[in-house]
Amino acid sequence: MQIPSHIHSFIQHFGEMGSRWGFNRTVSQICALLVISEEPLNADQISEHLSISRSNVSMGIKELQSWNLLRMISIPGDRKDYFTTSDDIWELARTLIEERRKREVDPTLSMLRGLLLQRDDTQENDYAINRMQEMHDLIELFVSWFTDMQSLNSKRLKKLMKLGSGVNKVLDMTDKLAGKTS
Amino acid sequence: MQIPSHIHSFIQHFGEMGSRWGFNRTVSQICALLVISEEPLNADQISEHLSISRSNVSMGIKELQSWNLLRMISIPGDRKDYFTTSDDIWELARTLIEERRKREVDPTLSMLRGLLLQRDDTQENDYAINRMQEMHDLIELFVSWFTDMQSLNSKRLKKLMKLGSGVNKVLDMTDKLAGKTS
DNA sequence: TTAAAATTTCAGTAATTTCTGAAAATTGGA
DNA sequence: TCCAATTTTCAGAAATTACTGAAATTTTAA
Repeated sequence: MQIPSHIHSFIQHFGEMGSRWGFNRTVSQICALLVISEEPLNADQISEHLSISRSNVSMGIKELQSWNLLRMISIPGDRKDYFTTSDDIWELARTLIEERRKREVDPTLSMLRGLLLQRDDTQENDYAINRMQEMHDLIELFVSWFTDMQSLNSKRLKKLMKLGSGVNKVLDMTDKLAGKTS
Repeated sequence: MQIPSHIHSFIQHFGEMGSRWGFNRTVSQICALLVISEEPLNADQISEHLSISRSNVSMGIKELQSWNLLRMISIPGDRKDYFTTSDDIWELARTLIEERRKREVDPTLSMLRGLLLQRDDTQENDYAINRMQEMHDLIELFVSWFTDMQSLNSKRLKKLMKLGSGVNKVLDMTDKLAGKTS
């Protein structure tokens, strides 16, 4: 199977960036390959395309499944499992952000909540405790906002993002209408 | 120097999470320590607090500086350098997001742009190329939106995030006012 | 129920990343 | 300028993470 050079570069880049995104090289490459493949691929095909062992593909698929990034497909008359990703890039992005939140943010929020609950009276004006409270509140705000945004459909979200800081003007407007409800 | 248990847990947690945030353990711990220390610390103090070698502290500081996360402070009559982070958690979060964008997103945007520019006529209806174009457009939208948000001050941003998907209603309103300018 | 096909697991190895101590380089006061 | 204090660099060691092949397990068609 011939791999066009642009596809090769694309997969190569994912391999190099993978570690910055919380994946290892082969997991990122498997993901990249499935994203730009029109047809679903089976494990042997992935193994061959990327020149990695069959068992490594197996582990990579398991990892990507734990990120909810794969669709498994059965082809009638073929016992092999075929894999692909969502063909909606926005859906992929949402999933990625949501899973990264679970892994990178939620544990820290819990930790902070726990430490803040344990606090005793002698710590009321403790600088460190105040810092933790600020951090907790900021992260909680981020998380609830992201969750809220997840509820919008792709079209709406796209519109909102295109508006960008133009939203600022809208806030001014609502302020005036409401008569500074702050 | 006695370290209260809540501070110890906090630093410990950062150490464990560090690798998910693109840092190594000690870099994350140095950052955590400086965030919850009221007074700036010098390299020897950091080394002692975290039980890591002086040279490791040096490398960690260099790394954090490359992330624009540190302030260096001179204390008159003391030749040592003292370090601290911004005391504004929002500023820290902005910096972190901006630097992660530079490292995790910008290179991919460039790569995609490059591949798409090279495309020739035979690839017009290439599935992979279309996928790359979609991905490019999505990332570009994200990046320009983030950049736009960075221009808002913390207070405004906080307000906007609290509004959350309530913004949706505002969009409906502006739609009506503008007479569907889509 | 059987057995071939397909997948997963896992122990050992390979590769990568992180950390240290020693040495080199830099800094700043006298 | 000198020199002691401080910081940085870097080669090698330690620790961690990723990968492979062989064996075990699971699946499914007959």
